[in-house]
Amino acid sequence: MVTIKDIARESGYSISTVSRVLNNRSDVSPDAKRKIEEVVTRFHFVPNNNAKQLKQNNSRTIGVLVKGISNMLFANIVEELHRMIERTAYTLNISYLDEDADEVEQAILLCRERKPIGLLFLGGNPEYFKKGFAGVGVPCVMVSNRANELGFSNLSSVATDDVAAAQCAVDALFEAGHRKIGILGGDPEKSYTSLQRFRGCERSFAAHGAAMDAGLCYEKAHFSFESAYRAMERLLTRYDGLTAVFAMSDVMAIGAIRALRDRGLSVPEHISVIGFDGTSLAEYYNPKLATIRQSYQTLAARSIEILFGQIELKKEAIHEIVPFEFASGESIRIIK
Amino acid sequence: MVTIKDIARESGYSISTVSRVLNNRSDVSPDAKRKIEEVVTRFHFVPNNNAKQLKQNNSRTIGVLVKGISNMLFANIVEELHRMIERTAYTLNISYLDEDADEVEQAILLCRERKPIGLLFLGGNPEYFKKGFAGVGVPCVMVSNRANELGFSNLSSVATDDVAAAQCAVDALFEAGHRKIGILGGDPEKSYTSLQRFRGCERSFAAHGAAMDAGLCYEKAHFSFESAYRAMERLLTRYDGLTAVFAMSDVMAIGAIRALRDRGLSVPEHISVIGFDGTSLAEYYNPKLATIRQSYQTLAARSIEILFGQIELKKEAIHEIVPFEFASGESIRIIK
DNA sequence: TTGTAGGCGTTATCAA
DNA sequence: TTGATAACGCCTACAA
Repeated sequence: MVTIKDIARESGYSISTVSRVLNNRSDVSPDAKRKIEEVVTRFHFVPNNNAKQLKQNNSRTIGVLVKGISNMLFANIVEELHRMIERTAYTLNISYLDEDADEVEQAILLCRERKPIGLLFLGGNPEYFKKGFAGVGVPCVMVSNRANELGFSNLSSVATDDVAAAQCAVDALFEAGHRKIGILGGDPEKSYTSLQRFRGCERSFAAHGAAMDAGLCYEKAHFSFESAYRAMERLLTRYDGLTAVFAMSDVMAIGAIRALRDRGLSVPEHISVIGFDGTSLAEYYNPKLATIRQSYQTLAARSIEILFGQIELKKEAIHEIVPFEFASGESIRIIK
Repeated sequence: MVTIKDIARESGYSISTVSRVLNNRSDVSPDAKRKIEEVVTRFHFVPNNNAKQLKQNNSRTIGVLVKGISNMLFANIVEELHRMIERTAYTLNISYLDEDADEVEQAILLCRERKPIGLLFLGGNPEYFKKGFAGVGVPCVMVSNRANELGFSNLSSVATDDVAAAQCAVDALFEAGHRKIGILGGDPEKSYTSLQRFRGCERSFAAHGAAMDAGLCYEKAHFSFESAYRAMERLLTRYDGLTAVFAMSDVMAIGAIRALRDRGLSVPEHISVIGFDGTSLAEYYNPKLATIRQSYQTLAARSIEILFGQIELKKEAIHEIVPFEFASGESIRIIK
């Protein structure tokens, strides 16, 4: 392995001068710079990151904690983050967590082990934050969840207004004439996102003078095809006369639609379905899925910008709401 | 920041003894072990990875180079790798590359910067390997491509027989009575996988006494919804009387189906479609997509096993073929 | 069973 | 503008 020492020896300069060239500092003669650079390329020398980071005690790494491995929106955001970060000096360190895992505990571990300069939470449970976030020292951004009420000075957030967005989704069903509406979502006690969307549903029901009996209409599932498939089956057995379903993610909606079709029910002829997230999947699905479109590009871009703002410009934590959009699709039938 | 020194001071033992406990070595008295562990947990001490890796000059990191960010099969494999690795002492370092990027060049960079103990290539172009792989010193596994002909002693492979699998896919179309068959795939000059599947198509055509005019029936696309959508449009304009399409990935197939539907053509009534990969997407799509199922679990599991075999057991490079399966779906119509 | 000391590859301080 | 040299936190002979 070729080290800075070899470059020093080969170029006739000292280690320090080589180090200066490598970090392009100004106090080096053009001559030295040229010569050293020549040797560096000739030897294909690349600095040892471990040594560098050990010395500087910072890592140019941004930790990303992703809750829920089948979450397409998160997958899209991660892709986008990759794209944005790849031509910079930073690296992403991505950890995938179970939907119900304690992301704050993981974050603390990650910080000690990898010394990231900042953290991005894709999904997160405020309960865990209240309990343990004080132990996280670096700037963080919670993506797709609001964190303003938590009041941590190093925790920003970029989120969709889940209450309003879910309400908008269910409104669309009511407005199409549906009254017997089922809901597929995460466990509101464990997933804050699900809780918020649940509240949005309640508001929509109330606004349309309907009673929302969660025991009847709400079915818990994980954010995956399979889990939603099974949840839809349970809902179907239980809820007589059901005409429409709101699924709290596109992946869930698609799992549900397959369950319906397997029972001989088609969408939207027999049952209308609306999803959530607005991933490209929704657009390419058959029928084109009605959904709430969150802009993953905006979510990704803003979260990085805010994080860098906190890290480099020492800005304060901010809490941003990213607008959502209703995408009509073809999966809702207007009845009556 | 709490270091091993603090633990030593606090516990009354020396740094080495603490280090021994941390690496649970046997030559420590139970007493020391107990005491030191108590201090470790009390101080929430976690070793500094940079220092550790600098010293050991190995990183317990497995580098993963993923070619093509929209490739669902790769996404599934990556998920699976995560799942398998998370409870071990190893970490994954994943880099996403463009479909046409030089993965070997990236691999060399990655090795110098991160010192992975091994590398997994998800997709790869043999040309790049011939050119530069000699510069990669660590054990590697090429996943989903054969690498036996390359003859590198540190390069294994786990792959589907792409020629046979593609042939099987096109055979299914011929056997359903189709003769005017279009093909959507990557650029055979840049993507080895695409080239192999292209050859499989040729064989199928030949076996059914049909001439395969690539200029007419083959349309290039990237492995994404959008790109396949546009490719399908081009194919449709050019190929009169087309009745079936083989797409070299499920994502492509779905992009194509949307393009067909947007032109008022339905699947399989007007045009039959078969995909490739057998991701869960295919199963949940409407219509359920006929496809070639590659077992991403097997691919992931075997690639890790083989890699560890090479790393820890110093085994030789091996080249494995993982069986594929035809999944019939609902997207092929039998004509005549 | 435990401790001492040297070194991993780099950066940074200080002196030349 | 350059060069010695001391850290960074950890592991590991080797010695006790």
